[in-house]
Amino acid sequence: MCGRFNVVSAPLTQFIMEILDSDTPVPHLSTEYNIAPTEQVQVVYTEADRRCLASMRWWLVPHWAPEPSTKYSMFNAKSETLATSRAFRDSFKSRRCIVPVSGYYEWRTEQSVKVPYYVEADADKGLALAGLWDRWEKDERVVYSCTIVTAEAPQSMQALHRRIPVHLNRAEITQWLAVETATESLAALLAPTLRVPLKITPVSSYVNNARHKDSRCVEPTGPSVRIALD
DNA sequence: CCAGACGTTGTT
DNA sequence: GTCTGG
DNA sequence: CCAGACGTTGTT
DNA sequence: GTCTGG
Repeated sequence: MCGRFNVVSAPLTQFIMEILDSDTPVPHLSTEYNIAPTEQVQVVYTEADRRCLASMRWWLVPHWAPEPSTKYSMFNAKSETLATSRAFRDSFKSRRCIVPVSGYYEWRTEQSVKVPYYVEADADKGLALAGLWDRWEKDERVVYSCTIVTAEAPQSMQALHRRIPVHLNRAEITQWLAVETATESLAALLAPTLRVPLKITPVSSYVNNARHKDSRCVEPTGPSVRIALD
């Protein structure tokens, strides 16, 4: 799954520029080493046929929710049920987005101890994670929020975790963000195939505490492993 | 009909 | 055990 | 995702 | 808002 990630300003800003329209102003991004669910995150979405960057709350609040709440686990969305889930299907049809990250963390239980790993792109400045967004409004309050789509891990990543966020390559970003793309044709993007080469590094359990926000979160504790395309 | 859910992962 | 906060 | 709280009354 | 369960 994906419950914690990272934004390192300079390289990620470059990555975001590459996936935004060329005439869109340079976004300002601050470096965040340990972003947790319910925090504000930067999201690329389509508005009036243009790719925009906006700040959204990482925990989807459906437009019909009586109040923003964390009663239900809404920071990830299972790819298998996006089309039928009452909470996600409207967003799946017309409000897909990209959550650009420098890398994300996964925990693996080893001898009953949870060990964090940092996952990043092996040949790029960032990762484009598939997401959904929604807009909630009541009285004077407006909340834009998002969730990250998860899928079964490809064979090459099963050793790390059974489920991972959906990584999109450049062509897939275009498909995912296009409002006119029929959801049926997105099945290939949600399949358990690795289409972005990755580098995985064990890191300090310092990252476990979501209050720890400095670079010690990505301090390696062992050698990296590279994972090639399927 | 009304009331209540609407979600994810992992684990024993 | 389960919910809230980050 | 993980960590940490989970409670009440009255007071400096 | 919309579906499921009773």
